[in-house]
Amino acid sequence: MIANETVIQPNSEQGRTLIKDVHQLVESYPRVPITVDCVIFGFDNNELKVLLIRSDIEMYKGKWSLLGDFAHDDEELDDAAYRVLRERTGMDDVYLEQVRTFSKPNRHPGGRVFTVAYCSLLNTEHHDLKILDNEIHWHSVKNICDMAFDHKEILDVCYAWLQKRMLEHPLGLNLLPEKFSLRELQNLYEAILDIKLDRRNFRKKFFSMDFLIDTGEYEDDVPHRPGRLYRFDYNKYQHNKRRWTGIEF
Amino acid sequence: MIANETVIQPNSEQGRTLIKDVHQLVESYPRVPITVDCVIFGFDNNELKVLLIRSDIEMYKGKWSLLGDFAHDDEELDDAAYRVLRERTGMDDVYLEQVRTFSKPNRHPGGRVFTVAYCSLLNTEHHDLKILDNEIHWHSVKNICDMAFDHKEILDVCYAWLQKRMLEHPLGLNLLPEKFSLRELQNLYEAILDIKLDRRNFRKKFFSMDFLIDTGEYEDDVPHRPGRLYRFDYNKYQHNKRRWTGIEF
DNA sequence: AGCGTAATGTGTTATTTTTACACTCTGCGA
DNA sequence: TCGCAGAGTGTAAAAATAACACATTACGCT
Repeated sequence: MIANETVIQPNSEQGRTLIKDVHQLVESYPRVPITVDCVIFGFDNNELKVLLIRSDIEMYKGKWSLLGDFAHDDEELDDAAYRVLRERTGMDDVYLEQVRTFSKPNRHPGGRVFTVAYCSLLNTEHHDLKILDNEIHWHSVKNICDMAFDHKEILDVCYAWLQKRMLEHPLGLNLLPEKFSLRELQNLYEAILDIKLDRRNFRKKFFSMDFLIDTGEYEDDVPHRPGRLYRFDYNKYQHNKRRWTGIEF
Repeated sequence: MIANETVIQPNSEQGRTLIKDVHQLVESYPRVPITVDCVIFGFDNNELKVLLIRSDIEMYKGKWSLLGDFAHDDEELDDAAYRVLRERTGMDDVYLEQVRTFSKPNRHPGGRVFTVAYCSLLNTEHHDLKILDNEIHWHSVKNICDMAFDHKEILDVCYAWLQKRMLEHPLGLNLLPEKFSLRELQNLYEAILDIKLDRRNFRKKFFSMDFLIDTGEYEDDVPHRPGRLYRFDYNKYQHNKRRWTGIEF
């Protein structure tokens, strides 16, 4: 850190100046309001959804907004993101990961505000939205425009992040109920990655990864032959480290 | 955003309250000092290096520190990172990418400071370190301990990030001189990923990716048969998009 | 000049992984 | 009981990866 002149103390022993008063040092730094914005993905009706509210900012009237809040005093960013999630959805044992910090000077009309984007994946069946303020709802990820602030950009970055992450980590299982059919799983991958996959090869792939537990149960309420229901085996999942598989780009 | 009570204005038209004064809203947010810390990797002597200085904080006397600075007023984080890079190395046309924001409440002894970590990769041959303040030097990435603040954790995260990113993107070329031999390239990959690779397969792989230009020139100053020198073809590189290659974890 | 050394450069085969592809089975609902 | 819609299954071809050995070239030393 480059020190403010006022806090440099000479230190003859070292032949250079050392900063003694770290509090004074930090006092000399400019401060910035920090928010977290949560991109909360869900999967419903074979579509990837994201949880949005109506902006409560007059100048963004009618536009959609991510769920966010400023970081409280002495609050760690992860905690702030979990708090937003809890306050809005009632859940706190969900997948959550920091994606990126956005800092464009004019991204917030009220002045300079940095925001840290978090991605969260949760199962829309596991809970109802308790609080329905600001028209909170699951919005189809396709065809979203006209968002408040730079939230469209944040959403795009998080969606791209999700697509990439899905290929290296079975994140998607967080979006499904505890028991799921292979068809549901494939639908999920197809929807998020926006591709078509061969059904047989998809099954082979997942079975070979060997972390699906056959529950012995079957789907219900489907107007055709029910599929088997599987469960994710968190234990076995750990054993699947990969070697250098070559560079991919 | 959850609004502070004082800035909520009733809006009967909508049946809910809208925030009119966004500046007042932002004023109500707590503010946090923000720094950037640059993890500047280089490659020299077949070893991955990182640019470090001695901490100028008295309580961290003797410990190593990443290159960082607070974000100036109205400065975007990317710009701050480039500035740090420029001030310390004289270069600004280098690879730089944001990695993650660190926000643990006690990560800075002087109070709450968030830091945004950036990774940078540059060729140690391309420039000398102009300013040699604070014992700035290239430090071998292995065997670093006793760093100031949480800089060891930041370094570890950035190193892991680099290893992962290397597999999906030819980042490594930023660490090499403009013209390089395949042996140098392989040494780079072996050093960063900490693995041994088959020389023939490595060549085959890179040639098949088809973005190495044979300069026709040869190594110099090697005590054995000189290897050919190649150059990276930025144009051809764009054409190598990949399809769904399956999930890897 | 010649020889040892050390790293360059190259091709083939076996193995594994990925892709492509079609028919039977089962349960539901009409 | 018949039609429908999706479940369930295997094989063969193609592609990618892994393993592996020997001739070549320049340097440096004697």
